[in-house]
Amino acid sequence: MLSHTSFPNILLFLIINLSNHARQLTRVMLVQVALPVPLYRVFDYSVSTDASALPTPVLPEIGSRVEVSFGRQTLIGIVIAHINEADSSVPINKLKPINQCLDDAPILDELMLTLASWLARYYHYPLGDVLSVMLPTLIRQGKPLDLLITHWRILANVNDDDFHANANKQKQQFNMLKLHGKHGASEEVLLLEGMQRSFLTTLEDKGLIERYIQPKTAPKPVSLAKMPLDLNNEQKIAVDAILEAHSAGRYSGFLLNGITGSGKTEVYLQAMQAVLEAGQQVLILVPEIGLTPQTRARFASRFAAQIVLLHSGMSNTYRMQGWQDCRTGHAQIIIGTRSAVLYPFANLGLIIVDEAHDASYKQQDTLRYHAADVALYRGLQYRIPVVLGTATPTLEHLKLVHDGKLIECQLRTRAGSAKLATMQLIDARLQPTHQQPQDDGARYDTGLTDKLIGAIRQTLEAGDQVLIFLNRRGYAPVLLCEACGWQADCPRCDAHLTVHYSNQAHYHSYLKCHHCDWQAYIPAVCPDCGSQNLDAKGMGTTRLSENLHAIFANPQTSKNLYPIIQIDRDTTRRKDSWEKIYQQINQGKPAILVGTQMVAKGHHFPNVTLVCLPNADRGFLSADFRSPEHTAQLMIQVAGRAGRGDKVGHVLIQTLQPDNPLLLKLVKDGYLPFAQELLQERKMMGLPPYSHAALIRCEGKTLAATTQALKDAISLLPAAHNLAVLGPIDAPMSKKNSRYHSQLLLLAKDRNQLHHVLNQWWQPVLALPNVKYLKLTLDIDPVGW
DNA sequence: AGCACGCCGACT
DNA sequence: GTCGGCGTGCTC
Repeated sequence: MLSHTSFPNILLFLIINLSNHARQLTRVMLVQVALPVPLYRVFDYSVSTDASALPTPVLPEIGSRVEVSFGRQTLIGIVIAHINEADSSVPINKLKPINQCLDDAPILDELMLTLASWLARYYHYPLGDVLSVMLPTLIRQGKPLDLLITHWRILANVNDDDFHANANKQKQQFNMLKLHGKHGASEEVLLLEGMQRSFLTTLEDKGLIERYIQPKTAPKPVSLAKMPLDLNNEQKIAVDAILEAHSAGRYSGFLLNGITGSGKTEVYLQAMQAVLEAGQQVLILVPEIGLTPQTRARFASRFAAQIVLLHSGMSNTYRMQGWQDCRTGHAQIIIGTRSAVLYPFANLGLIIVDEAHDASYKQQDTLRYHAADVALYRGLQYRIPVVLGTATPTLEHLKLVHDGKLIECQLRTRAGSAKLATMQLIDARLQPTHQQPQDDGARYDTGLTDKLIGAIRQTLEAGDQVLIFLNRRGYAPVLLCEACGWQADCPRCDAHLTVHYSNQAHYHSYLKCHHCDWQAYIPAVCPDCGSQNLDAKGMGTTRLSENLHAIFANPQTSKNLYPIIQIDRDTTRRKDSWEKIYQQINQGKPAILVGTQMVAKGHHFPNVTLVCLPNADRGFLSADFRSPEHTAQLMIQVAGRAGRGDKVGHVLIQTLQPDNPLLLKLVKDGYLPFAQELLQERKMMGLPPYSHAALIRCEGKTLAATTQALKDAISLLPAAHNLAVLGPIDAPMSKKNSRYHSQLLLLAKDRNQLHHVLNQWWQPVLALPNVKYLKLTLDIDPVGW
């Protein structure tokens, strides 16, 4: 490569002009454009030869945006190739000229275009649609790249006297800005600090502050804000391995398998440090759980660096800004959810996928990519290390370790003095579940064995907190008529309505479908037989919380001895409610936390020493062969909440199947041996990851139509396809929102063979006559079916 | 996916 | 006589 230093400017100028000249001589005046339409093809356009339109027709660069007329509409597409007239499948007189070129330099480099075409091929998705998914909305809409960033600063001669005596909020906001000195700060930074846009404009109107535009300057080299911690031996091995690959400029995939609290973050931080010091960017992927601000704080306290956050719920402008910052290299640390793996990077040096087992890394609606898989692909592209960190690796990732495609680094010891939590089963068949007397003398089942209640009481009395994990929100999952067996079902889905019911306020009671937004009043009598004997069956978090209130109330005053804190989507929906709950928990006073899977992910509860799973083992019974894996991951993640710091944690699993060999394996030997056993099972059955899956889903107005369409699809399969074809079968919960779903699973021993079949089969399937009344989707490497 | 064209039913 | 239903066909 030519460098600017080794050539005088005039020579460089000549070289550039010569190459432009050469391009014109070769008469490459056609461009191939990918357009945002669901068509598996690209379209050729000519570049305007109308000399009056422009001084010289400029050929849009590969990777830049062009506006073209397409049919009767005007679209923005990406130039993916320059071609000769002879290479076009369309006669020259049928070609339209491009309307205009929107960029004078590529917005996507060669690696990004390669990524796009790999995604299109691997996930069998139209290239134009892939590019749409990859680009932020504003870029897709053709907005210019050099977006102006608003900065705010105080005006020089303003002081506190300029405010009304009671304009406290204005004064406070003004002082926040004042802290940034005479250059102020960007609006982005100010809003993050809690500044409100309305106050900025108010203060501007009053002539107290002003906005201005500051061109972005190259970021300063990253420096340490805090000293690194000492690493233990296992951590050191991991960091060294990652950095060895990094300094060799080599791709390497790592599975960083560390139990909760084993110091994965410190491994990330120290690997990052070397990469950042080498002037490269680090991408950190996190699950979609609203934890990005906490994650940011963790990295910001270690590094003085430009950190960019990318998550859902950011405005289009922020998103575009972040995209640009990644592309230009202005961003040094990028923390983002799934879609961040599709961003362009100027100088990427390391990718970290935190909680790599998390299902939110798989996109479910459009282009169904898996962010961890894409991360590995990009690592290969950029020749950089990729670290998948988790306490509960997926079977897919363990298989990659077996095959030598991922390097496993284990962290077996908890940092500091912390001990690993103990796990114990409670046989709910022998232990009578606790009967709570009611006002009328009847007794009802609390869903908790006396043994479990005893352990909870003991923990609370020792001054610690208890976490009870119950993966069902609401009061009860079913409303049943004891007389005739009628159950309250959703009219739109194959699902029971959940009872939402409150002892405190009966008028808040209602039935609700958790799969669509259907709601109904609780009937006074059974709609089938008229019986008044309607009963809520089963246990949801609300009911369990109420039961706990009753169990742990002071018998004299019937007041609560301990706060019982319910943590689920219903109680944390409002904007700051989770923040408030979290603060209450962090006061550290004895309390019982009742939570759904929300509590399994990321949050730290340092004072919890007992974790109870009253019926988390149901997943081991499920028909879905992936259920044990997911259930175990969830159980281990929840268990990881117990006993941080210097307190020993206990995990009690209440089960009706204490002899279940898988459950026993998990409890006795831990997650990894359990997972190895599952892996053996999969191997014997020829199921993923020992085969490669494609799932075809069909959605329509009737099951007959969706099933028939899949049968038609099967008949189109090439003769010697050599795949295992499972189905068509009714999808789990085949009726959802009044739409019916069938599915077909294709399994191949060999990945290439699967793609080979799909390449010739999928497009004819989409062209089947009945398919236009249906929605067909193809999911490569599906999860959760 | 859009967005046309196109050919049949209920309205001023 | 037209307005408008959505079937079907194409987009460089």
